[in-house]
Amino acid sequence: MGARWGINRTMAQIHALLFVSEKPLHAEEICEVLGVARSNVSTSLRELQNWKVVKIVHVQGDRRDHFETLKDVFEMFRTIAVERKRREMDPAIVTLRECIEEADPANKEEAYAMKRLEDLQAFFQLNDAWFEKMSRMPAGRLKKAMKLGDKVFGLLGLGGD
Amino acid sequence: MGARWGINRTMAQIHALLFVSEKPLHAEEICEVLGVARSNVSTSLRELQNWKVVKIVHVQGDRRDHFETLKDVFEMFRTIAVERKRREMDPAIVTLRECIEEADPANKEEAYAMKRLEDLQAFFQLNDAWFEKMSRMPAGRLKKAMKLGDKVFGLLGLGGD
DNA sequence: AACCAATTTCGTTTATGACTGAAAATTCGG
DNA sequence: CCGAATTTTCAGTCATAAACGAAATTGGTT
Repeated sequence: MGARWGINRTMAQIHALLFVSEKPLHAEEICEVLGVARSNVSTSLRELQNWKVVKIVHVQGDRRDHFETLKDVFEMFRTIAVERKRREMDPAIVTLRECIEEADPANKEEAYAMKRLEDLQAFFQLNDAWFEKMSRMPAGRLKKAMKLGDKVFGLLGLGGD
Repeated sequence: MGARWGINRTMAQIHALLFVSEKPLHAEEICEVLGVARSNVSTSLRELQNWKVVKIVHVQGDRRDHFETLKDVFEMFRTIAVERKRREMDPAIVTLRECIEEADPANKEEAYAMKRLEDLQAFFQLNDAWFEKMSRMPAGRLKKAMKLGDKVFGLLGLGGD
């Protein structure tokens, strides 16, 4: 799955390995298991730490850094979602605003394009608000809300179409 | 933004161009505006049609195919979400099931890994159910629900954490 | 301070996938 | 059924990003 997203193979493999591993692993172990270069592991681990899904752990009586992932699936996806939003949505929103500001409303074609971009912007802003609330919700509550699925939809359905 | 996702530059450019264009365009026009090869435009247009975000339109007295996008932003994102789920999530779910079936519960390490995979599977299934409901909801109602944002969250918040 | 294990950096190689342009196929008017 | 216009296919080229491995760096130990 990782490969389909912006994430490269090694990163995805390391993340998966740590996810299913009971104890934290050090870089050398990861190399052996996955058969990739030591340096590649090093780079990927750092990147996974930037994504905040991998943490360093120190093991008593071992100088080497050991690594582990978030084990809670909800937390994991939430973390990834927050990070993706920050990297992908936020810059897009800025660019979108710039485009709208640049457009000349006197020019007929541009006026139309501007309208489309404003629609897009409105959608993004709505989403932004939702996302903000969702990501602040404690994982436990979110989990419950999802499990209640049908009831929530019942409520949402009330307003007619 | 497109580039960050699994979508290549040309496809993203064409889609964006059609999105801000008031009238449907034919392939030749797209070539000129974007400065890419005719064949590239052809391929990308077909791919966009596979994604169901671009449609062929016939213009009176012109043999050439003309193209336009979904103009409603909600519909557009919904369509993309459905398609992404089909291409990315569904196969992942199948693979996940296979992995779980293959695991040997007698082996201690594998038993642990299996537990992690089952967690993941449970999460996917929950998501699946939500997504199913969300994507069936008419766009108008979805839009309203999103605009009601705070009230919906009020309701969701009731259950304690 | 000098050594050694562990880690990171960086220039190069390799792999992947986007893009091109010529040739083939299709479509439709006459 | 021919021929012009249009679209698609495909083999080759090019661009980008991943992966490697040697060399440099770091950090802790004696």
